[in-house]
Amino acid sequence: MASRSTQILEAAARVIARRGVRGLRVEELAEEAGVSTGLIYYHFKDRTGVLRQTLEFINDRAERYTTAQGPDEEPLSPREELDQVLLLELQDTPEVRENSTAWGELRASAVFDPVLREDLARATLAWVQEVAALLGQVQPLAPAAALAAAAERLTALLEGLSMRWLSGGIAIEHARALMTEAIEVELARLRQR
Amino acid sequence: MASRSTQILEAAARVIARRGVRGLRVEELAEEAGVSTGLIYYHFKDRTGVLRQTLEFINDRAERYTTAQGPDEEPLSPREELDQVLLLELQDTPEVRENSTAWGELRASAVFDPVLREDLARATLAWVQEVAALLGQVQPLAPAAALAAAAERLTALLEGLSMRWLSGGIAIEHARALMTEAIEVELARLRQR
DNA sequence: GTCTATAGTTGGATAGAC
DNA sequence: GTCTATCCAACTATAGAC
Repeated sequence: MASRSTQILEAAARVIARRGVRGLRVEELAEEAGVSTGLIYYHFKDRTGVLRQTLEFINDRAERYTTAQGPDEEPLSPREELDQVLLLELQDTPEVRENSTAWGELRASAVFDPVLREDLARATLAWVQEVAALLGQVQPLAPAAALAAAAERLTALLEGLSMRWLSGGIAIEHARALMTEAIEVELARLRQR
Repeated sequence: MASRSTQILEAAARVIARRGVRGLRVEELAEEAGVSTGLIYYHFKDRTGVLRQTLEFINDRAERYTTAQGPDEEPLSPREELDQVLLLELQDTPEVRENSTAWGELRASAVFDPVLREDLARATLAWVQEVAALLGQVQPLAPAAALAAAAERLTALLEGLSMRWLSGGIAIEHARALMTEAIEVELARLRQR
């Protein structure tokens, strides 16, 4: 089932989480994947090719765990779903850590790499709109512009908190607490107007 | 006045803004500073040493332009000062761009480089405390814990917005508007309790 | 203090056997 | 498809002259 390519990409995600995009060495990747360096160049054009495909791989995976919903579970309320979407990225599990790290690396790299900007902007926009829609379900009377602004702040805050967590500045529980309160603060604001 | 070390650090800030921490090559730095690579190793222990001192340099410089106050200007109100501190980092001037870019890079690098973490954590803490103190001056009745949490959110949000701006996701004016509103939202929250 | 020249390493990439 | 062996470029860092 898990093809060789997939196996290498999974390993790449782990190595990136450990060393960063720039710290990914083909040799270390080979070892992590349990294959030779030669095989990596057989399956991918070059190191950059591995990187690009890994970021794609990671993005697909994030979509899966954010949206995941067991078949016979209660459907979530909009408020619960909102918490889900914003708090699921702040969990200390290997998969989330890998994804968040890679996302942060992608964001940071995009500052210097125009090629990455486009993909990133598109993904960010979709994410902001998703959060804005959820906010709108919780506070249906709030104007669209206010919802959009709140969504942008909440997602940007999440990125900021995520980086602080990953760079060892704050504990994960603390990051979660700050995020939870931010949601409340923004919702209170939307309610008020 | 500007010593050789300072000259190199200024060049380092420019190179980092252009190529990122990951892209900083000692040789390119030497060229940018108009000196030889050998001289860099004379003034700094190694590449990481340059990076660390650049972080410090950037931090000092940010403090200067954040705190800058002409000799015969009206002293700022706490609220104005708060806006200053949080909005000055969102300006499209070469100096601020350099600082913000370098800060983002250092934050991203710290995820993988334990050496940078300590410095970064210290600088972040000082910054958060400064903002918390200003918030306390605006809302003297708010409990210390609430002030600290608000300060952490505002500074983390600033980092998030700054990255989006630098990576081309949003326009600078929009980032500023979002930040301004965030300050209001947090102050409203502190007032309420 | 500063430069030039170069040593020493790391790591991406390829060739060729199996 | 996969591995082993190896080449070669890119970089960091040092030695030694001035």
